[in-house]
Amino acid sequence: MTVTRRAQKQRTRELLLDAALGLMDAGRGFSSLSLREITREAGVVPAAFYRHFADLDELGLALVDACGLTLRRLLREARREGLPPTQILRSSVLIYKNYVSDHHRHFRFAVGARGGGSPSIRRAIRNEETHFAREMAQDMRELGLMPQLPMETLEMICALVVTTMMNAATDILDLPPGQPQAEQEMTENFVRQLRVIFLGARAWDPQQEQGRSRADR
Amino acid sequence: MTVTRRAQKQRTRELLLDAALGLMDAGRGFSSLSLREITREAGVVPAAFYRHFADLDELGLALVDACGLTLRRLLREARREGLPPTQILRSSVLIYKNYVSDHHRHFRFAVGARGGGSPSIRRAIRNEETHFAREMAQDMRELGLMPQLPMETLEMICALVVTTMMNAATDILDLPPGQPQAEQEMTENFVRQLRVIFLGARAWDPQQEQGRSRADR
DNA sequence: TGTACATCAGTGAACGCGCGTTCACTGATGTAC
DNA sequence: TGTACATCAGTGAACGCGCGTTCACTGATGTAC
Repeated sequence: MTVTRRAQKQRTRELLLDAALGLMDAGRGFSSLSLREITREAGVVPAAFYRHFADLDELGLALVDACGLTLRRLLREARREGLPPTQILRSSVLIYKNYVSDHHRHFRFAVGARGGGSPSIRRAIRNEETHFAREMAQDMRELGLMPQLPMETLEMICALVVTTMMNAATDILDLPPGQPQAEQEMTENFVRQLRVIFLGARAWDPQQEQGRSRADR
Repeated sequence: MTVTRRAQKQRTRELLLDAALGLMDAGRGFSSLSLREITREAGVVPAAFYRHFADLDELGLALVDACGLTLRRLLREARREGLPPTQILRSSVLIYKNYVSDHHRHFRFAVGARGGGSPSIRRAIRNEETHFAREMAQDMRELGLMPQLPMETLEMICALVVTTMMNAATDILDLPPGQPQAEQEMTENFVRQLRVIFLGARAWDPQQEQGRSRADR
């Protein structure tokens, strides 16, 4: 059986990744975790760590990969469901809220590492965000939304949407439980911010490239 | 002389704060700094730390205060200068870019702590951002910009602007030096994102509260 | 102004602890024949 | 299928190190008279 040993190794690897995510549940940042803590949480001896990663940074990059996958799955689900044309913003926001709660560990890590992590991890997360924004722009194009905008502009706008989403993710994760009013307020604010962005996108004049003087080109 | 001893204490306190900021110059997050490292960098014995702060968290909160001050000074300068009515976005962005570079340590800390820090520090930074957004809305009101919008909506929009600014700060800080093309691109993107937001703000209809069905209220 | 005492910012040594990394090892899984 | 050997994921002990915190101290600054 060629598969069993590999499978066991893969299982331990995932125990390590899960242990790291679990330790961050309490609100601690990835960069404050120690190798020994993680192996202890994973139920494995410290030296075993090195069978899987050269150092903590490498484990962090593996977590970034997992988060990227989670993000892409979000888009795929949205694509499959096909949102109602009315109330599209509000229902997207509700879906997103659930998705963030369901994958709170990935979002907690991503939001934290995006500002605080080591430079290489930070770069990797930002990379995932860029890909996500690009894919979102592609989807919108295919759905025939904002057809008047050139692809480049659409990507710029989606990047803005992604920033707003990641910011909202922090708000969602930090929501005190059992306070439906605060939750309602946060949701409403998020919906309105997205509405401002899409109103702006609709008003954008692709011919004029507003405010840019001729001398600029 | 009542002043001298106090002044000396204040000086050491600032040495500690500066040491912490300096150690983050290399891109490390605040939560990975150690007390001993900081006192070493400040040229003081570890035990001396306790004359100024109970623990690292307290020092972090002092840094948040300093960052809040830096943010408020930015608004004050913008207010004083009185931006040109044409190209107002572009020139604001250029001023902001310089300001972030000039205060890169404060912005590096703020951007990092906003996602990664301990919960209390994170909350404090977000608090500063909220105040900043509120003050910005107040300023816009006084300048007669977007007079059709209710104050609450203006604050929501300014919060979106602040998020976008903090995000851009990361980009500004991570810019590889000596690459004027990448810098130009980043600036252009930032200007366009703000333009989308303000186009959206202008298009916002305060009467209708768009997309909200009657049943929602 | 001069003197005697109080305050307290910063010192230096010590402590026990968890850290990252190394190493030779064990024993179950996998391979060759 | 059965046997003999190879692989290698995980073990357990050991190392030297920097950590946070404590403590009694020193000596310059500050205060009372």
